[in-house]
Amino acid sequence: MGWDANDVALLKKLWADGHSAGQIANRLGLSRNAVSAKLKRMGQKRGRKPPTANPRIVSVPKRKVAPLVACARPADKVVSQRKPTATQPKEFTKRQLYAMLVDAVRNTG
DNA sequence: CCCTGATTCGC
DNA sequence: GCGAATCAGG
Repeated sequence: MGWDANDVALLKKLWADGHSAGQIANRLGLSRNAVSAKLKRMGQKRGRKPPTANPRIVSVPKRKVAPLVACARPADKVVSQRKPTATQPKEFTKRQLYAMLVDAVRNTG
């Protein structure tokens, strides 16, 4: 899972657009946790609540671990999720990026 | 009960 | 740095 420039751009776009982390996460195919964590990492946030300095003593009592082995998962085909059109230059201008962004937002149905 | 974002923790 | 788990509020 690598956050490409367009992923981050779309994330920021939708976020700035007023979309919820869950909506963006759903669109990107991630969990809202990933989106929230990413946003936090970026330094962008909608300050929902101040750092109440939670003691957070949770020491993961039982996080349950998977036996990993004996559970082989066949690799499914991974079609192009994003970047359906490779006819574009290797670099996007702000205009092009914004265009694809707004297009994605408009087709958010 | 559903949702939201924020933070911490393991990898 | 990434994602899941978890907490905290509405």
